[in-house]
Amino acid sequence: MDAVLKALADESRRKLLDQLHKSNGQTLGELCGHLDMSRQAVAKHLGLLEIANLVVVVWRGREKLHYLNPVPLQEVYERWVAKYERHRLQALSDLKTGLEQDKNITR
Amino acid sequence: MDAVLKALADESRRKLLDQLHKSNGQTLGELCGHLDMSRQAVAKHLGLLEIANLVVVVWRGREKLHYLNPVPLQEVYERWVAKYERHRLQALSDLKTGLEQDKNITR
DNA sequence: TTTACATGCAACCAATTGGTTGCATAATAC
DNA sequence: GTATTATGCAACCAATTGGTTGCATGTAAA
Repeated sequence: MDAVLKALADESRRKLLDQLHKSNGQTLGELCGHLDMSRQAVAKHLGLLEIANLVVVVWRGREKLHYLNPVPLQEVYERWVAKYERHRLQALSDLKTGLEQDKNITR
Repeated sequence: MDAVLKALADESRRKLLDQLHKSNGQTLGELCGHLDMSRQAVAKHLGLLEIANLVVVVWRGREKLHYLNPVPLQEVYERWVAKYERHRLQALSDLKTGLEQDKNITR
């Protein structure tokens, strides 16, 4: 989970995910074409995405094909969106109460 | 969006969010109690959460109350989960096809 | 009206991160 | 078989990050 959120924290890695979203199964070379940095830099980013299990690779001869794996995103959703969404209205209510208390005191 | 994902990338900041989820509207001093670091370090983390708009603050006298704002999480969901979820089965299918192609070639 | 409390600001430091370059290896094309 | 292509590995570097400490400021309590 930590690896997934850290992987998503970088703009270049998010671009790579979007690139694979547009066209799944691209090689390292193809993915390099979309980013303005060296092949090795792109490979490092892809390495982090692999560690986070957001990207799965398949070797075809000397080519490394990269595929999206959206499952970890689903886990992020459950842990960091759904859980908080359930209490969404409550949170806004808490804030409102806080504001009102503030008003009473500073009056 | 970038600020939100970067804010979520750090374990300490995620702990702070969970802490506020348990008990909304805590002061800086209270939040410090849960993390093993200096008050200033916690304040910095909260500053990033504020910039990401995940936390909203209300001043009550000399105390700074911190409230959760789950809205940015919802935006993360729409941009980075729902969008990918829609093509989830397709992505798995792409991967399977890739594996089969690989098999045919290496055979 | 002192004293204590809650917080902010800023300088500094070590570790991590995002990038580079150079060289090595394995698969395909000629 | 030789050249070319696709990738990996490792050392290195600058910028960012996560943390510290010291001091300043404003609010509340004695």
